This record gives sequence, structure tokens and C-alpha cells, in this order.
Amino acid sequence: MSTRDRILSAYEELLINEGPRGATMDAVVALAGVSKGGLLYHFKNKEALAAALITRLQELAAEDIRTMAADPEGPSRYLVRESVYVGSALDRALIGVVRLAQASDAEASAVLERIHRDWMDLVLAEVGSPAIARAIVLLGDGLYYNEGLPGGWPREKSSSTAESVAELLEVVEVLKAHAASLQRSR
Amino acid sequence: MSTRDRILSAYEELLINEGPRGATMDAVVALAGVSKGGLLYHFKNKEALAAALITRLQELAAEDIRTMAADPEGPSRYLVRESVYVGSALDRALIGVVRLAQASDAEASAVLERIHRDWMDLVLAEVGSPAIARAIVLLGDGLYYNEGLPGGWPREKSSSTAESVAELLEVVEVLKAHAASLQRSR
DNA sequence: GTCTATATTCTGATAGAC
DNA sequence: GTCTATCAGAATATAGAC
Repeated sequence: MSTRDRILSAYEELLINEGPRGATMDAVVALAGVSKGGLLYHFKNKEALAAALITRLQELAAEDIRTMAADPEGPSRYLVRESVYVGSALDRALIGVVRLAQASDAEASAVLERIHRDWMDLVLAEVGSPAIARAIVLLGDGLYYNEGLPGGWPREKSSSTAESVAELLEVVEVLKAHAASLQRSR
Repeated sequence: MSTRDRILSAYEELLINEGPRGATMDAVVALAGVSKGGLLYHFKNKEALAAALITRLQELAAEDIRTMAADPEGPSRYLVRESVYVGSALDRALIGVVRLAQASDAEASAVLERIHRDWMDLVLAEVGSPAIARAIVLLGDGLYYNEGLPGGWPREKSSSTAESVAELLEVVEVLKAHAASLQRSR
């Protein structure tokens, strides 16, 4: 792993665990094990650090969306299955960029919006009904925030992840069945 | 409105729009139109400012939960109806405290967790099925983040709020009907 | 490519006048 | 109750040595 990647991952890690407030250049430097000058050789300022993380997210998300489109269980189930935070490279980049967006980074918001719309488009193409598609995507959003943000929305203590996801996938089936019946009755 | 309340609301406003990063004492002072000394008379340090906002949220949330329990359409529909951000005093305090929690404020997280559990308890008592209750609360969470965070998760451009909420309430009915059928088949 | 040293600006907080 | 003046420490960024 290159020094550049190590620095970027340290920044990501700090965004996730400490928030934008804690992701100072000093903290990044300490975690990545380089000096301040070393950091500034690779990223000329803090903005460049944020831009690089956003680029990393775009690349990972593009790949994920292709996987979602090709998933044998369909995009809806894929979305809900994968919305539980497991600490994948995509999860980490996504939450890091969400933190940036929360700190009013316009570029971060724009990228998140594009990813979100891609999800919505795939789910809509599968289920047909915009209302049901919206509900499924919102379910994924809620799950993501519930599970994924340390210190964000509190996690359900009950959720022994695996089985609670199975339950939610059942709910997704109920919604898909309803969407299908809407299709037939048109 | 007292000076104290004006200061606290300025802090809340900055948390929402600029994030914890931007909610500096200087910024609060500028927005509230008082001097730094004036602020520090009412709140002896920044921690006191955060604690006061959390207290404000607790009071507003306690009242809201009583309203939710007594709503004629039931807690589930109330939750989804009210989860769309409309800028009420509760909405604002809630998002402000979410921002604090994201900045690793333990007290903020604890209060959010209690509110969240109260919602879950009411919805569960109404629908009977934990899985369906969880889905409904997650739907509210997703909605809240989608609509409520400026620069957070992007808002659907399609959502002409009123009708998209009506659609989601339809989805809630589908879920409630399914929960009821689960109850009967036990 | 990476480091040290330093300049500059911002943030939170104190002391005391009015 | 509210203000001005001021400070210590942290954060970003620059310059230049190795």
C-alpha cells in the first residue's frame, strides 16, 4: 500500500471515528505515521484530501452498482443485504463522504446524490412501483444510518445482525409482492 | 424570546447548517448578535451549550411521544407522517443533537437512543410483529435523513412532499396488514 | 519523498470595565 | 447582563533542509 493510500485511509478512518472535527491534519499525520510535510507532498491542502476520498468513493460505488444490477436475488434484496455496515472498503468510503457532506461539502453531497439515484433507478426497474421502490431505498437508508454511524443514530441492541437482516428481507418480499399485484391490476 | 434562548437557537441553527465544525462560539456570537462575554454569561463553556440543547430536545421529544401515543391514526402513521422534515422546533432540536452525536457526544447519543426506543415501543405495541415494527421505524429513519439533513443524504427531487408522504403511508398500511395476517396465523 | 521549523489564523476561555 | 481586551493552544499552511 502506497504512502498516499495510507494517508487517505487514515483520513477516512478519522472521519468515521472522530468526525470531520477530529480529522485534523495533525491527527491524519499521527495515524498514518508520516510527517506533516510528507502529507502535504501528496495532498497540497485539506481540500485535496477530501477530493481524493470522494474520488475513491466514486470508483468503489461504480463497481458496486454494477454488482447490484447483476445480483441473482435482484437489486432490492442486494441493497438491503448490503446496507448493513460490515466495514467493507465501500462502506468506509461511503460513511467518510457522508461525514464530509454533513460538514457542508457540496461536492460530497453531489456524489452521494448520484449514487442514491442509481440505487433508486435499479430498484424501480425491478419493482415497477415508485412508491414501493422509494420505501425499499428508504429502508436501506434507515438501516445504513442505524447500523453504520458510530455515535449517529443508536443501534438496536437486539439486532444480532444476520437474523435481523433476514427479517428485513422478508419485509422486502412483502413489498415486492404488493408491487407485483399493483402491476397486475393496472 | 430571552437572550439565552436566542443564543441556544443560534447554536442549533449552526449545528444544522454548518455542522459541529462550523458551530464555533464566534459563529454563535455573530448569529445571535451578542458578544462573547454575553454568551459566556449564559453558558459557561461550549459543553454547557451542548447540554442545554440536549435538554431542549428531551422536553420537546417527551411531548411529541405523548402526542404520538394518542394519535387517532396510530403511532406508525404518525411516525412516518412526522418524519418528513418540516422545520418544527422538535425537528430542529433533533437534527442539532444528531449532529452532536455524530461528533461523538455520548450524552447526545444516549438521548437519541431513548427517543428511538420509545418510537419502536409504540410502533411494536401497535403492529405486534417486531420485524414489521422495525421496518416501519427504519422507514422513518431513512425518511428523516433523506429529507432532513441539508447536505446529508440527498433529497429526492421528485418528492413533492405531500403526495410522496401519502404514498409512503400506503406502504405503511401494506405492512400493517401483513403484520395483522401474521398475528392471525399464530 | 519526506522531514523540521515557523508563520498565520482560528477557537475557546479569562478578567475586568460598564 | 452585556461588553472589550487579551491570551494560550490548536489547526492550516509555507519554506526550505536532507
